[in-house]
Amino acid sequence: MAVLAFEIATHAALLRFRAKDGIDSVGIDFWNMKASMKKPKTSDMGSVPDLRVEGDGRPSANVTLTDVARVAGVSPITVSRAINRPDIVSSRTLKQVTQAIERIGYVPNLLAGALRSNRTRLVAAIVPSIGTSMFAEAVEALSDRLSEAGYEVLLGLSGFNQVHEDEILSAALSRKPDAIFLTGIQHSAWARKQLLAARIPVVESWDLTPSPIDMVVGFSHDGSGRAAARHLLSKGYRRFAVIAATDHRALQRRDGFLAELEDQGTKAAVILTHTPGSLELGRNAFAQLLEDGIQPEAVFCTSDPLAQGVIIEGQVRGVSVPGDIAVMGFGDFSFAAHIHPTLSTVRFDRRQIGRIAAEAILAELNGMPSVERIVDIGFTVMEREST
Amino acid sequence: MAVLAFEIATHAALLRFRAKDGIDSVGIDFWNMKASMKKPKTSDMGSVPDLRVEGDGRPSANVTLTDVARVAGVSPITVSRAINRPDIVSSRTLKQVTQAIERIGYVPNLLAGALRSNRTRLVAAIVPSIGTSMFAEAVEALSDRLSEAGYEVLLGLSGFNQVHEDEILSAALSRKPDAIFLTGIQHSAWARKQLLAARIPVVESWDLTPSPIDMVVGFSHDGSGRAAARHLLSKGYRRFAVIAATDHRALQRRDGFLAELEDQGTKAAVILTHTPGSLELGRNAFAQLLEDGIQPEAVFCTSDPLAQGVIIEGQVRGVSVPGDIAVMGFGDFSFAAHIHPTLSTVRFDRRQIGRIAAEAILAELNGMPSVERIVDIGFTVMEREST
DNA sequence: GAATCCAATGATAACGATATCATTTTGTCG
DNA sequence: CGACAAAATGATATCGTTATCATTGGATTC
Repeated sequence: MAVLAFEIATHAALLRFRAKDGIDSVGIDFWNMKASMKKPKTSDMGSVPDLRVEGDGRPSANVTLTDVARVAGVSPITVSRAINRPDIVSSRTLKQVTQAIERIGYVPNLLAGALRSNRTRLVAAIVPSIGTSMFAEAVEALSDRLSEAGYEVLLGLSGFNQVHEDEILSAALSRKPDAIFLTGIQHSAWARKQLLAARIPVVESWDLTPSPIDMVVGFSHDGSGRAAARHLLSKGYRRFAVIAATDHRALQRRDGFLAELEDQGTKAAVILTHTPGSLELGRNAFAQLLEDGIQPEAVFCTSDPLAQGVIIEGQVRGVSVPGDIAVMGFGDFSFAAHIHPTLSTVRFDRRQIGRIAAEAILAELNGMPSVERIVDIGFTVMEREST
Repeated sequence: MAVLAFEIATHAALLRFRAKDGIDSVGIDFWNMKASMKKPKTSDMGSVPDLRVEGDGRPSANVTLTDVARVAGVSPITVSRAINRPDIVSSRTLKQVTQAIERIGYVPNLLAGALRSNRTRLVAAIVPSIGTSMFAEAVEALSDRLSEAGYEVLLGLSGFNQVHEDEILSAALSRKPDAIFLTGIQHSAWARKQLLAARIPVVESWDLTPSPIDMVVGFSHDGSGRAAARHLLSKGYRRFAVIAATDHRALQRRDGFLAELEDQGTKAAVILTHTPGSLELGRNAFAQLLEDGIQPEAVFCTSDPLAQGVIIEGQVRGVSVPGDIAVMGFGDFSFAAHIHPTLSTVRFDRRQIGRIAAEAILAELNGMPSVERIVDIGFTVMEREST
């Protein structure tokens, strides 16, 4: 915990500086500040020396840490310390530096510091998309936790496309992130090689594997498909259909579902649609199912929006849920518990994936790697009205 | 366009290198490549000097551009050119460099380049949240376009909280992004000052203002609220209610709606709920409305999820839409056209906000700033079954 | 064949911070 | 009060690139 406290010092300190403005200026050697600068004629406080005032004509050079040092009358390294480790600087010096920063409007250049220290405080998050809450919530949780600790998230969107993932990864690695968050466990050989060569914490997510590149946080899609099947079987349904998106994980859920049925000597009609699953696609798929003359007692959809589509298409066609047909979704999206009928689904905690990934990354970066390289966040079947 | 082509050279070039592997090997020294990998007996060109082979025990130092230069037998600056401006390097040199990069597994350090060149190829995007598709889609469109041009997105989540926005902004600016994408037009005085001082393109979004910090891409929330009111009035409804989230923009839509009604001599009951609006909150709000004995003919919700909640709560309570009550949403979320009844709403193109912002940023960074500092993307009333 | 130009390459310094080691100041204790 | 440890500060070198200016060599021109 002590370590974490230090982590946030950089930004926190600067923000504090801002807050303090005007307050608590306890008579510090203002004369001193400019004395070193040029000719200290009038010895009143604070005639800003050679300050490139914003708004002047010329393209004002950047205000650097060295400028702050000059104004504060200390060495650059002391300014660096005042910003990053305020606890090891005398309070008098800290005050001078603080005021100097405020006065000349210094904004630290993390680029330079990162180059020298080899720590960027940047974590790359590569996900297929954030257009649906599926991955977005995990990224949000990741970002929230990391930003508390003074890290930022570099966002990479791969669009469910492995070639693109490699490109995004390449771009991300060039920025030397301190860690990487990835979606899925299927990565190109090239990607794996690059990730290993980068020698940084890597968290794969959403899925499980006995051999992660580094760490993995996820759950079993095969298992959740099976659990869905068991739930429906236990409710007495015997004729099944599956509406599945075509991404890797949705197909795994479908396969798990089918495998469990097969273990019980049953089968299911399968309709494939696109990724990401949506209400519209669910409606279309269900319509097709009905028009194909398939009359299942229960439909398992690889995501909640698809299931919602089935329910709505049913409403429109006079097929009642669960009266005529049971519907089960996956994901426990925020609407699932509140639509009508409420949707039975398989719940897993998207935000937890991001949170745990963040914690694992932070732990690793603080030199206290967690023992768990493989974290199974599990899932729960949520029985609701639709089944 | 030519300029843009250059922009993507960095990553594109590297990826091409990889793609070429094995294929289209135009009589290049393959033997050479692996010969030198281990025992460099033969003194043919490029016997790799002091190469830290990945996988050795010691914490291998980074492979730098200088290492590539040594292996390729050229100067570092030539390697830099081969990567960034392959067109101005001889094809022979390019090939050598390409192979050297491939051979020693060089990953460029954008940090160092950015520090020197003062161009990070980073764009910070600061939005309240990506948990709902509202902002996520805009960010996605922004990221997609920017990544085509060789830029990456630094994600900042402010959580609908201005203090937090300042912190996030501070952190983002320290990374010296080449441009910034912001949500909304309300920013603290400190934020405005910092943004101006940064002297980079700034795009505010989702809203309009005659005096943007730099550029603004959005539409009128007051106007869309008014348009919703006009639509409902034109359909003959006369008793209204509004269910509104409490963020700034939702309240503006509410106010626009009420103002238009007032112009027509009408009023509306208002129920406030939370931000972001959700199906659940919509249900609750509508339930409260009914329990309060309010019996409007039409309800305007400041977002589609709220409206969907109203429809569902209606279903459950036997209040039919639009038979007993008309419902209008806002945003034209992807489900709006596909629920039952289909949802009348005010449509605006979230992705277009991101796209236009990206184009504006790229234009500005390429020294060809667009004349338009204020882009109104407009909105459209979508009349569907629910009204 | 000399003059000229352009394409290709190189040498050097610099971007702005921090790691490392060195030094000065302050505080403590007998 | 002097000795010594601890706290505070400083000097210097360096991270890995690219900006800038300089140089080379071959092609083009008349």
